[in-house]
Amino acid sequence: MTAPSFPVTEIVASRRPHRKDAARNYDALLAAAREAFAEHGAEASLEDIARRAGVGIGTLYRNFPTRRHLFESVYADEVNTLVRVAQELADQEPWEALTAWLDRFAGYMVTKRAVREALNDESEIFAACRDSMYAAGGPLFARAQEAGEARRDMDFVELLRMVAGITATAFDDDAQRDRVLSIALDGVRASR
Amino acid sequence: MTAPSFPVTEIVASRRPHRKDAARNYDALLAAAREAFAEHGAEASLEDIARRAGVGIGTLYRNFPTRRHLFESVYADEVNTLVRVAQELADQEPWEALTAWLDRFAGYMVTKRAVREALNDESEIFAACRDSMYAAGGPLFARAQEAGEARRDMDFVELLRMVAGITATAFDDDAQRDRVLSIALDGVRASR
DNA sequence: ACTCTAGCGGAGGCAACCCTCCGCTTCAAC
DNA sequence: GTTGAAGCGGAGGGTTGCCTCCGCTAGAGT
Repeated sequence: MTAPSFPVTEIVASRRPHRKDAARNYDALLAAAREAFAEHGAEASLEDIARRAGVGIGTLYRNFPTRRHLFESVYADEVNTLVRVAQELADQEPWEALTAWLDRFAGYMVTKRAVREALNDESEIFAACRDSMYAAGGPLFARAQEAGEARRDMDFVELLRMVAGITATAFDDDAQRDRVLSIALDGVRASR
Repeated sequence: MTAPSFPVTEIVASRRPHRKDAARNYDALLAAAREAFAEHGAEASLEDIARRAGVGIGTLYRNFPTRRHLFESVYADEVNTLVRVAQELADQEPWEALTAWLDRFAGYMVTKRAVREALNDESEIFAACRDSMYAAGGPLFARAQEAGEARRDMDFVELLRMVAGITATAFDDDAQRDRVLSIALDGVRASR
């Protein structure tokens, strides 16, 4: 397997400040935001996020001038991780690599509830994230298709939307969610 | 008592008033609410709903004392329709009947975005709706399983959640949504 | 240690929404 | 037609969230 070392272009939606206390606050805000977005979707209250992070509302606005900036930062973080994971999976078997990546996609996208909207959003950062994600996962899917493992009458965008939709749904537990996801993925396998 | 028609127990979440003007307002509110819930999810603004219906906010509250009453009424309406549809499909082929019903489920549930939560809600009306829906669609699924068309290692609740999840996602158009849905349903087919 | 500036918190003005309450309107029964 | 009650609309008080602004704090460079 040729390990394709194409450059990892990190997407950055806002700059982490230099000063120590400021950097700490920045991180706390991102973590709090991730949590809040996961819980309440993209409409989560900004004041609540500041409260969770233990900082004033002013600090939130200084780091992230708009709700969109904040959300994009959380989202970009997760996309960057997924890009990295895709590279690590490059030497696995085609179908296993694809499902493993989709699993990470499903599990890591903490902003679940909001991702569905983000997948269709038109802003610059979101577009960059989308491209980045397609560039990362798309080849895994193409490889599975070429190996005759995945059906050809489906494109990668559709696959991601399918997984995102199922993942965003409430299940009794993770095991149930995984079972349903794997059933749906059975439909993605090429029929021989 | 002639055999064929078993009783359709209609679920009623709130009473339609007798007076003519009042009944008109009631209907307008339900229609506006269906629209607003479809657009903004279960958190849609009640004042906006009253505005859309062209009635005062007071009228909304008189008919539906709480947000939940209103949402339940819209939801119950749709469930009742799905129950009726299931009965009409009773004489189709097993797999076709099942997919046709799921299609209606996917398409008719205008409250899409909110259904996922409703499927897990514990309130009395929601529980009744859930039971009603399982009673309607469950047999279709069981029949498909017995005919060897649907896999047996899945239950009806999981199937509904899968469909609801995919349906709630944003797609480019209905055709794309249907394609993805049918791919996922391929995974539900029994492997021979 | 000193300074000076980046960074901080939160008060406060504004808007949206929730829900109640009550004086006015309109239906329908007689 | 009359009339009583059911129904109506929306003002208004409370709450929550958005975002700005500014006097204070504390880190970083010297």
